[in-house]
Amino acid sequence: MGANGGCEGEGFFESVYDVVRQVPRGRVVTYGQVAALLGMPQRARYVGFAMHASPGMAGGVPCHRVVFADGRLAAGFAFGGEDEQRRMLAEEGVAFLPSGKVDLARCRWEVGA
DNA sequence: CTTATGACTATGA
DNA sequence: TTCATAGCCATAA
Repeated sequence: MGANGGCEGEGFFESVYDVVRQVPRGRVVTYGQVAALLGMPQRARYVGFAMHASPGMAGGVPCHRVVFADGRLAAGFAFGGEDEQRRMLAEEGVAFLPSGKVDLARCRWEVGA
């Protein structure tokens, strides 16, 4: 990067992966929360973009633990649909609501927890 | 400068 | 409840 100097862009993605990587099993985080931890509460969209570009579990980034602010999952962009995603989370011990959403009230992970 | 787009979020009908 | 719209900010054309 020397001559380039613009390697900070990668830092953003790396930071996102680093945060998601810290999410323990049976816990989830929202896009906005990850963005807030990075100091950019308004850039939740970029967090999602980072997930899209993330290596996934192969890179140690459990993107399936990243959900919407209402506990919903990304449909059509994740591993095979919300249904498959929901099953994976349930396997990890994540609690779900009757509506099919993640129980953020119980499974929301945060720094220091 | 204006538009368009985006794994988002909040609000209103 | 779901759907639609607006707001958010960065980047590109």
